[in-house]
Amino acid sequence: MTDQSRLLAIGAVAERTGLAVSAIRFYEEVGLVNSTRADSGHRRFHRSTIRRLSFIRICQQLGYSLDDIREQLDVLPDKRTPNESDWNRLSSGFVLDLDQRIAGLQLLREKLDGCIGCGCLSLAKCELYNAGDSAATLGAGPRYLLGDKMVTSAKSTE
Amino acid sequence: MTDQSRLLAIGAVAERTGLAVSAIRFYEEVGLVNSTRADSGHRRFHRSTIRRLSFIRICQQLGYSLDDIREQLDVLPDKRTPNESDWNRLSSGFVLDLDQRIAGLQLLREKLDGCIGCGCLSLAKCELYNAGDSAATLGAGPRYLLGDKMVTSAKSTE
DNA sequence: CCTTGATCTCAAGATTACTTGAGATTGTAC
DNA sequence: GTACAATCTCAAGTAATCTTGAGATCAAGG
Repeated sequence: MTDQSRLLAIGAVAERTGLAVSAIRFYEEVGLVNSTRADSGHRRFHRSTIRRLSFIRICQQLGYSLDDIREQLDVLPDKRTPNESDWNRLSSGFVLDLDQRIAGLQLLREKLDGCIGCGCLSLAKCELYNAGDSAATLGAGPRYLLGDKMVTSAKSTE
Repeated sequence: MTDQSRLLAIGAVAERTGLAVSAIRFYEEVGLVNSTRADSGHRRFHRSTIRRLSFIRICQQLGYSLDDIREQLDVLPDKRTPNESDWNRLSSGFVLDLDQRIAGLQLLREKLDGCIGCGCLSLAKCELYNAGDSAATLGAGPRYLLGDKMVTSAKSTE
């Protein structure tokens, strides 16, 4: 067994990740992280959970839903502690996605610049509108953002 | 008065913007657009509403909340139809904001690349985490995204 | 031992952004 | 003039992401 004394209480995890205790409980409930229990019934988290939660926070700031993130995290091994190459596999997909986003924003910026230059008044018909047109509505609730889904590193371009 | 026959019914606006009729009603309710009424009680929208709604859609895809967007749109004149330079003022702030986002993503990308290279295992303490750390929680509900607020073109850097 | 803080569970509330449904009215094409 | 589509209002529902509250238990210091 792993050294028990190195396991963390939920408050410690909250402090190290900057998340609220309630948020961490919620993330466990929806299966984004897991914990063991002490005899008292208190949750005990493995230290690698901090890394996992940090990843979640970054992804969220990029606009991914928790479902998207869970999908990504599912490539990490369940039984053993994720190692360097596990995390690197995740990160590569991440970089691909970032590149797409950057390219998308740059395109939008150019279009917008063009629009300012030409002063066109029919935004609805101009290129700018069409540039942002692809990622339309995806059901109810808060809308998704730039780009619909995260790029999975394993998936080829088809 | 402006030519009445050029006013649009809500269905026509929906068709031209790709928004649902219910969404347009909702946007009116929360003060993002406004309409006059025909004798029948049916809404009539000015054609410039299409442009306004297009702007809203683009902003949403960039992750702005409707509150953010309303704030931005408030710089447009209420009484007269927004003209070229009105829209250009809006667009300039937009471009500034896009530039910030692009820079932020590029920074994140570099950090991430560095992380892959160094294979560091303490994500919570590494630069990557701190890079995405600024835009933390802002109350309840769905989280905000890259960058907290839209850049207003009028506002100077202070 | 006693107090104080951390933790537990479970239910309910909050926020954003809409959609859906019911029941009524209007507009239009044949 | 009679369908049938479009529109109206108003209330309620949905989805994602958490937070808050109540009431109980656990842990650690004095």
